Amino acid sequence: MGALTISTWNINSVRLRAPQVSRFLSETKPDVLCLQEIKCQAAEFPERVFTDAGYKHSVVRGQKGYHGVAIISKHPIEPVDEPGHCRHEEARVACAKVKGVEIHNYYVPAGGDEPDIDLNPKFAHKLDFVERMRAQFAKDKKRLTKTPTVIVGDLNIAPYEHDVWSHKQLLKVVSHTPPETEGLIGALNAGGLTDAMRELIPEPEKIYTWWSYRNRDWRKSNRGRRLDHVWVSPALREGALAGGRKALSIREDCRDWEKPSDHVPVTLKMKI
DNA sequence: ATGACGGATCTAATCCGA
Repeated sequence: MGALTISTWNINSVRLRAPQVSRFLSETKPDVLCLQEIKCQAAEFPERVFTDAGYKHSVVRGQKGYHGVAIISKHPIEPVDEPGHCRHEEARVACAKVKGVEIHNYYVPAGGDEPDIDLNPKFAHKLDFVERMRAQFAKDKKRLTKTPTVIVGDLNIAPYEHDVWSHKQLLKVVSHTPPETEGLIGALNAGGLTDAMRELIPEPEKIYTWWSYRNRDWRKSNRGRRLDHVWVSPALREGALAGGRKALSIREDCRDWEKPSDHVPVTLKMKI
């Protein structure tokens, strides 16, 4: 019986925050780190930062300026037969297989300001993306049941009441509107997946992974949202929950580091 | 919803985040 520790972090520019990533890796030592918003092309990805830290394997899906995801691993990455959705939008999904576990790293579109598909094409794109996730998970359900799979990343939706600082005040705010939250839960259920963070920390306890830069004192105002997720397939459920709550870490302290990302890293140690 | 930040890019002013 082995273990796999996986971290997910929206880093908001991997080049700018290389020192923070190095510090996190040396402190937490996950087997795998999934990054979102690397904000660079694959050719500009700071590979040395990771190889120097002992992470010699990577999958990078980048583009110029914004978005972009990467998977960094201590252990060799086996090729994955990527689900169709992974090929759909290059800088939003990266897939890898490490120690027999499939890892799908997502960066779901933010969706703009206005939660109206007729007025805001970004919101329409977001809902469409989530619907494609649902269709893909439904199609892959058998495979997800057999193959240990973890789906992580910045899903840019806080699905449950206690995933936001004020359910009532955020119902019309992009990230917590009913079409988004219902769509995301629909995708989770379509694959028979488990929301590991919520399983380990049930409602009504608040969970946040993101705090806006716009609040002068993020900790004092504490207007957070849970936008970052760790989902596991049926084949991995038992192992993902085996360590209990202490196997899950949400590093709020990283929000106070110098030049912080607005998201904090989430780490889960799983039995495999 | 509030408050008015922060990163990248055609290094200025605009797009993007959410």
